[in-house]
Amino acid sequence: MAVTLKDVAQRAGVSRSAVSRAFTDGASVSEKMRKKVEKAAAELGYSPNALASSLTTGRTKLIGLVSNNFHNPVFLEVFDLFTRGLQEKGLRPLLVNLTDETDPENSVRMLRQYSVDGVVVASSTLSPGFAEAFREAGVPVVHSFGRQTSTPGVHVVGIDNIECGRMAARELVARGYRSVAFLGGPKTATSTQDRHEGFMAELKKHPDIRVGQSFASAYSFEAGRHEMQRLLQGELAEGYFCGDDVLSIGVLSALQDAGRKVPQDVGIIGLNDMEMAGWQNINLTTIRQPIPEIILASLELMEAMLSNPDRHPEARIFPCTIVERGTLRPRP
Amino acid sequence: MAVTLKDVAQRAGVSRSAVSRAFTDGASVSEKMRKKVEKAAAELGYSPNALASSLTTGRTKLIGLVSNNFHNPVFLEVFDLFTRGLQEKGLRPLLVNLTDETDPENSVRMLRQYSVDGVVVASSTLSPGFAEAFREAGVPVVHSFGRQTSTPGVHVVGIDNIECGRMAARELVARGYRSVAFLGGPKTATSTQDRHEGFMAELKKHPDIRVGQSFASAYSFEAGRHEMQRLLQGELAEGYFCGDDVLSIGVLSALQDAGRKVPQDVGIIGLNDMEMAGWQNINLTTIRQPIPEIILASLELMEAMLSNPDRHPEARIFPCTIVERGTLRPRP
DNA sequence: GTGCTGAGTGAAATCGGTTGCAGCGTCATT
DNA sequence: AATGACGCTGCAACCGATTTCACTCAGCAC
Repeated sequence: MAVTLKDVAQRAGVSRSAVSRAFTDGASVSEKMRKKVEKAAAELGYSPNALASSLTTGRTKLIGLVSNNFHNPVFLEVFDLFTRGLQEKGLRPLLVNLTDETDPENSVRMLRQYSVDGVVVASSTLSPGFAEAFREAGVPVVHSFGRQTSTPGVHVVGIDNIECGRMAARELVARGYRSVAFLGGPKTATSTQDRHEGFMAELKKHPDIRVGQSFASAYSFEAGRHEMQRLLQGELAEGYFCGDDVLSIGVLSALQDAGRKVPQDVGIIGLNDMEMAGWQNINLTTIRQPIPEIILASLELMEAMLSNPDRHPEARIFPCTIVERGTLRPRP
Repeated sequence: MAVTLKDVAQRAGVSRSAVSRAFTDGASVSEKMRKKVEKAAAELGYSPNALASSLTTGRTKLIGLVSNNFHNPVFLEVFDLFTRGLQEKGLRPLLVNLTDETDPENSVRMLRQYSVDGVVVASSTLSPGFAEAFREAGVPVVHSFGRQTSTPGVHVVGIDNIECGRMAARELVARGYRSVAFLGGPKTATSTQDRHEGFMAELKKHPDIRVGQSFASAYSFEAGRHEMQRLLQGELAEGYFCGDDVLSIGVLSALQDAGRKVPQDVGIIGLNDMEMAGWQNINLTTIRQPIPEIILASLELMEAMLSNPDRHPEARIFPCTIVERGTLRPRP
């Protein structure tokens, strides 16, 4: 069915090696030969089998793109940027949707079976151990949106979540909120843990301010909405730092339903600055996570590892900034 | 580096064929042999190279997942369902992000180079010709969210967009709107064309009702918002059927900014019923497109084609229903 | 004319598997 | 005891490419 190297060689009346060389640039072929081969190939509609060649070259140009965030709209932006970036570099994303049911072990094995050249783990909720499993399996890996450590086992690109927690706390304090709370994502997520830690640490400096905490079950609209509905049964804080933007939007929705005015009755600050945060009917004040930069850096590191797999792991941490919109009251 | 069939064979003291057979079920191997091989394999940490085996078997279990909708949040749901569904069937999604710059020809060739077993085209904005290019290349293909035709060249799964247009028109009329308009997505999208056609056809029955039309540049928040801002400079219709939900949300945002009340001043009905449409701060009345069913059917057809590539192409069209929320005034 | 260089080519081995075929031992049947 | 059937195994060819190596042949210097 499919036309192969051999067919082209026969048609052109040359050896198979010649055809192979004509299709790999940098190979030693005369211009005449190349033309001849290209002609035959065009006539037959030949294009080389990437998988067969990967057998000998050891490269597939396949990159595993692993994530478990298929309910947070910000990840559509993430996937868009990753896939486009990979494609531009001639790499192909093999997408893995890591659900609660799927065994992480399994996906490691699966991706090895397909001999991916590398793996990008795009998630702020996975344990560092997951990404490291790939490294142990000898697969270059970059953990995007991962937790920074001073001695990373794998490449990590992301933000300083602890500092973001502090930042949110400082902002709430500066705006005169006297009782504040952290409304985080799932407790198991490293991003939640770190944001929480930073938030609390900063507020230690202000013993006069009341501080609360609670956690939603996921980084999702529903989880945020549900958690705020629960909180509404008791006494609310004046200002909330929410785990991320989509959580914030869920929270806003619950507040709106309950007739609470934002920012008059309750202040909200999110994190991410996803596209939707700027939509005028949401208009969320938030901490901007520089997603395009993070992804660019991740791809850069990935490419670097492909040429030098023994590269020493590093952490690239990007600064975040506050984007002021309409869900926090103005500074006094 | 990697441990191969040969290594396992040596370690177990058997032939390479024996090892291969031990790993393919249905093969003729004794229980004793299988145990022996499995033991050796476990000791060495062997797992078979899927790509090498694909060379002889002709199957890669790779499925191209092609889309150009990376700015419409509903597609995160779509990707989630597709990837999970494929994974459950033991298939791997090779994701292709079709941007304006990428040459469609190119992605066809690329996916052939990786010998994908099949391709799912998930888009309502691509021309039918695109999906057909795969069929011509001998690759099983399903076009999800594609245009239905009575004699489809490829499998198509989706909705009857013409009927949806009629449905929206009927609904607006029934609610007493006297001047209505279609605010579509990009004109080049078949879904836009069909929804437009149905909408107009139905309104032909009501010559007393004023009807307008305009088109946004994309199915995205910004495009919807921008188009409504433009319309706001003239006289608005009373009721709009918007190309899809995300467009509707952009429209709502522009209306809100302009101080127009929905549904009092202007009525909006969308299409899709994406998760966000139900968020309380959006609360969009819309036509529900049964996305999970469409994806399930797409996967089912794909699987069917894998076992029988010559299967006659069919169109599976699902009915849509109106989901009433808060952006249309009540029936009189 | 000889020797050397270097570019271009093809034969053959190789990558990691699968599979048709032949050979083997075992067992039941006659 | 001979026969046949059957289950299991290994050999070797093959899938579609790449790459090493040896070889040829110009071109050039001497």
